[in-house]
Amino acid sequence: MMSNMANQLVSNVFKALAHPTRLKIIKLLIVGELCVCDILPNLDSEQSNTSQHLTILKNQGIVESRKDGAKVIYSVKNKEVYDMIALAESLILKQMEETKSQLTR
Amino acid sequence: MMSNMANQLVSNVFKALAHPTRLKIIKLLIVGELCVCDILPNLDSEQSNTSQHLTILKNQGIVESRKDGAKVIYSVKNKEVYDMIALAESLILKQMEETKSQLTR
DNA sequence: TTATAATATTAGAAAATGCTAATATGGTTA
DNA sequence: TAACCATATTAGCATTTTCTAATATTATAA
Repeated sequence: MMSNMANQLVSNVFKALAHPTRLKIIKLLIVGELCVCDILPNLDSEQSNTSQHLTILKNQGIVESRKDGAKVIYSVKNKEVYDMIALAESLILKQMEETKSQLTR
Repeated sequence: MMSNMANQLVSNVFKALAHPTRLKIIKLLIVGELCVCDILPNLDSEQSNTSQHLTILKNQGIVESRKDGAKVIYSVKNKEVYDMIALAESLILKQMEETKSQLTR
């Protein structure tokens, strides 16, 4: 069985995914690579705040970046995150179905 | 594409999973049902704190509970969480492999 | 070189989360 | 009923996270 320290690591990954803005960034990156300048206009976050969110995602190995002149280009490093998000969404859908059927009963 | 409000819901699910104690609880529940009295001795959390963690998991539809006399029996409601955790663990393993190969280079 | 563009970093305030200790509730047993 | 289990709830403090505003850094263009 995985140790306590492993649970700490796993919880850090979930923590990185546990923010609407960071989820939005990940979803934007489904197209492939994007520079920060292309991510920014799609969010309602300050530039500095967005940069902080990108750092958090990068620290958890969810995204990676490379430089292209003055620009920095981000991409999703571990595609598993999309599966994780899909599972979370399906879990939510299930709950909604359940709530719905309780309402109409 | 999923809306902003959906990202809020998804982030709530990730937030519920983003705690070592809650992950441990979920892993204990892999055997099926457990009463709080059987969960407690496996954690190093206060009773009241454990109860709070269980409430958080329940609010996100991750676990459910039923009463059996004075006892309350919890179980994992949505098995998807185990897949989510497995994905997170595999993501961490990948990173460790990568770090390792960088060290030995 | 100076100005400008793109991004990152920092400090500190505000908000959210987590924990403990005390108390409440609900069911059981003597 | 009274005492006792098992669990939940509450209040308040401690810690962590988030955000903003200001500043720093680095690369390019004028």
